[in-house]
Amino acid sequence: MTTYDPGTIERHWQERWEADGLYRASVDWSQPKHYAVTMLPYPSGDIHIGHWYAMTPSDARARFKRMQGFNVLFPMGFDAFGLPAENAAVQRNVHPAEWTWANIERMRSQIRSMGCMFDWEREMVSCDPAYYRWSQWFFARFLEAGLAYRGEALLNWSPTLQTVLANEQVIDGKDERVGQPVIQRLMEQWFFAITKYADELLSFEGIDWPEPIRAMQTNWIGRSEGAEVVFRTEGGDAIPVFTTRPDTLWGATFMVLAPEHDLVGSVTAADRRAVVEEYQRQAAGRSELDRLMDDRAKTGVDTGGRAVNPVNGEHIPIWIADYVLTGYGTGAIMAVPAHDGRDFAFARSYGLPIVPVIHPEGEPEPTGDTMAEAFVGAGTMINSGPLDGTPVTMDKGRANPSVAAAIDWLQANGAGEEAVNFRLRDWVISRQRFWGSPIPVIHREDGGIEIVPDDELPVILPEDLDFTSTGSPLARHEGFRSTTAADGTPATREIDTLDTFMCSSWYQYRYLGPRHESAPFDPEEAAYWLPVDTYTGGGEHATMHLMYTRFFTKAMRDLGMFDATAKVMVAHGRDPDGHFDEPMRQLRNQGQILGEERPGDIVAIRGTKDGERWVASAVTVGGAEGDVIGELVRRTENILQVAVGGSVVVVEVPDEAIIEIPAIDGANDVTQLRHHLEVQRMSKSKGNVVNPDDLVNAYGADTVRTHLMFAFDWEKGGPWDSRGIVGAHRFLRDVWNLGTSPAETGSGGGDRALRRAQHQTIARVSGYLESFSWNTAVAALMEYRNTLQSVVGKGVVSEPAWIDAVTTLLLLLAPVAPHITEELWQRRGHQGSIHEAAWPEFDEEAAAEDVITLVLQVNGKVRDKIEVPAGITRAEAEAAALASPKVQARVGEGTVRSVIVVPGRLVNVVVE
RNA sequence: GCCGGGAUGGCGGAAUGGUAGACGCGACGGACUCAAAAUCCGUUGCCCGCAAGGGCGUGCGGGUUCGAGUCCCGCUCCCGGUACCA
Repeated sequence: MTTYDPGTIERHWQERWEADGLYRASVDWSQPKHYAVTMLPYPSGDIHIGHWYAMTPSDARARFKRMQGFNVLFPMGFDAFGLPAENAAVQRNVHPAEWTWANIERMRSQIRSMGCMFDWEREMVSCDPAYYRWSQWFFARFLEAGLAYRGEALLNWSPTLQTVLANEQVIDGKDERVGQPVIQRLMEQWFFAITKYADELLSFEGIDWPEPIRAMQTNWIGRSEGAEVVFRTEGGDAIPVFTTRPDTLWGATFMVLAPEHDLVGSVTAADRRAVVEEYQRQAAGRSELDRLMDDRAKTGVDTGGRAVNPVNGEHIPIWIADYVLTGYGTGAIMAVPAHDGRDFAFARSYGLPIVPVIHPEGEPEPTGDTMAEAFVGAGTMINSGPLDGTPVTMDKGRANPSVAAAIDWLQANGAGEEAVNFRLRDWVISRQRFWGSPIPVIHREDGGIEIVPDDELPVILPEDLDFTSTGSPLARHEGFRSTTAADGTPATREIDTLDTFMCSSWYQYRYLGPRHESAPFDPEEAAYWLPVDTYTGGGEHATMHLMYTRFFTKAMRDLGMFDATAKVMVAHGRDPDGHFDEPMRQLRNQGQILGEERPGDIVAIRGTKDGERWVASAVTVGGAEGDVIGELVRRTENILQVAVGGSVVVVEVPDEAIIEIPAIDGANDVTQLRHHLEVQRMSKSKGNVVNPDDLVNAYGADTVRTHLMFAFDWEKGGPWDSRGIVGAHRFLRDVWNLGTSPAETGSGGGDRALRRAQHQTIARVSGYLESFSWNTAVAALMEYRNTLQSVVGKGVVSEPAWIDAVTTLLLLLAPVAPHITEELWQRRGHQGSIHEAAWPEFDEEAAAEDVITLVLQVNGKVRDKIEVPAGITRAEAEAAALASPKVQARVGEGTVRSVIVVPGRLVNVVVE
């Protein structure tokens, strides 16, 4: 008998599969298809354990589907534009393309070591001109269709660096490079009109997506129903406002405009101008950090202007305040302090009037002076003229009778209209970056904009960029920037590039014809493969990638980009209806693998004893001298629990205590202390990264795959445990030994039981793989391993039964551990690859038990368990239960009131 | 605050309203070994008991049910998302 040597067999089979083209997928209308996609990685340089965790179970599912008889397409690619490549370019003066392609090369071979069935001939790389040509083409089509447009957006602008920064490049209101302040500035940008699809994106009909993702997208879109009401300034300018509570209009005692609102200048009284402009300046300079620090204390200034409330003609003051956002609704609100918490706080701070218009149920009528807080509950309308007496409920929109009545009144009196507002903003797709797809437009001298003609696509990124100075290298590159318009006049190219999320919004289509020349994808391929049947990846993409790709698909559908595909479908007798509304039918998200749990810091504490607890004056990590020395086992706020010997000492750490953590520079605080079992994300700086290559070298890819599928609840993830992996390795070694041991040639007396276990395992594993329940699938296979080990060498099973049982083990394990099963498959004399073999068929009769354990309960508590024939009747089961001495002992003097029989499971005797 | 998810042995985790803790890790005891590793056998939710056996037990408090980890009501805590959203 040979020993299991994963290194050799894995290398051998990966090369062999590659040479045989085992995983090439091609259209075959005679077979059912399964299109599985797992999110493409960013080529950061190294594959980490998270990639394995996401990709290898997805691979197992694709393999399972293939063995079930589906023609499976499972492609892979790279999301290759992005900031890290720019940073590398700036730091090392290498071209981002060079850096990126080198990383891709490296990561490809690492991904290959996983042994996945990726069809590499369909690989797409988003920074390849052959790919981004089509990203540009999509932009052009969207622009023509009015789905792309130019508008203004607030961006993080660094006056020092003269550049726009991404949110992650801004730390504490300052840029990460030189630490100078960053301000919010309105700038011209390219947008995609995703809000046109807001309503359609709220519907998840016909797709199987996880509830958390649906909820996040729904929240993100943020649909709210109400009315748009037009207030007028005393000068006659219209100030439309959106409100979800038009029923409280009679209680509007002032208005608030966003500081950036267009009308601020014209409504401001002469004597208020200086104060107002000062406030506007301050608001523009406020960073994210300031806003958070302020903890929603409301500030604002009176413009001195007044507006007319359209429902009662009252003249009310107009203020500006930064709690009103320019980007939401109309950038102006009517303030109803009696029934809105923010307006209430603002009114109280600045002494503005408060007029209640809802009389709370079962309470005395409130007055503006007596209210302690805004009232937002149910009641009856008051002080509201024609609407007085209308009931107010907690319902939203027209479902609330008071809101419905108010909308009707507004429409009848021409003061406003029913309206729906969304939180979702249009998608800003331009980036002030150079490592992204160029946007295919040119700016004419006369200010006009031209789309680059299709036959000139792609607009290629230049090779000879200078990354060393500040600002955009594309802007400085004359050869790129200067061009001519269609009429020959001088023009400049757009120097912004496309958001990388745009490139990843349509990549699942490029796999369907990666070298197709006349369209972004091949309709012949798309007709067969679309839509994606299963999509797997991280849930962190809920509101970005996963929403953008839905939008993209819907837009493509509406622009007729699937028309040719639909024709091919019809020609093959497939109804295209509903196939282009959503990109992915089924979505599943894996969780995240976190760093391994580690011991807490060893701390030395100086301090004084105050009763049972200590009060620290100094805490030193790794210190050797102090009043209390031990391992930090828990920290809650500033209370430490320190294990000293066998007991736990409680230590309070006041603010003035000195904390010293040698590993962390600068002044330390109590929250930086690391306590026992604390789990953190993996990162190089924390030193808790698990390197999959090391694991593959030590145990083999099959073991890593099996362990990752076994040791976690896949959708939840959790901390890595370096000890547990040996369980998966022992399991595969046992499989190896079973697969290479001589066949049993026993009596056959154990055949029936073995065959039963075999078919029960087939049913379980099939169900678990279908439902992404990897851990229970592997557990079922381990149980089956235990069963096989319990009969091997005992001489109780016949040769055919044994061979059949081992064959089934290999087939069921093949999706999880593809190499070892392939090797054993060949060694055992099978023809062809195990990965092309048919999934074992389940035989219900073979799986049936003939003896079952009947659980006997008395008043719902288990009192006995007896073995009975599986075919036992209800009456027999009842009789057997009542005959049990243990049941009889419990029944005792009592009266049996009823007996509940659950066939095949239990009998519950109910005693008085 | 709002939305979503969760809480089960020392740990990861199993359980269509019907035997709670499958499977694995770890730990403990034993075998093999000069020894260690590896391997094999056994034990392993907690409490009482020499044992037979008994009691308790799925974050907390109620409820529905013959029967609740699972369903309902009310909480607590943890994780994720989001947040002056009018």
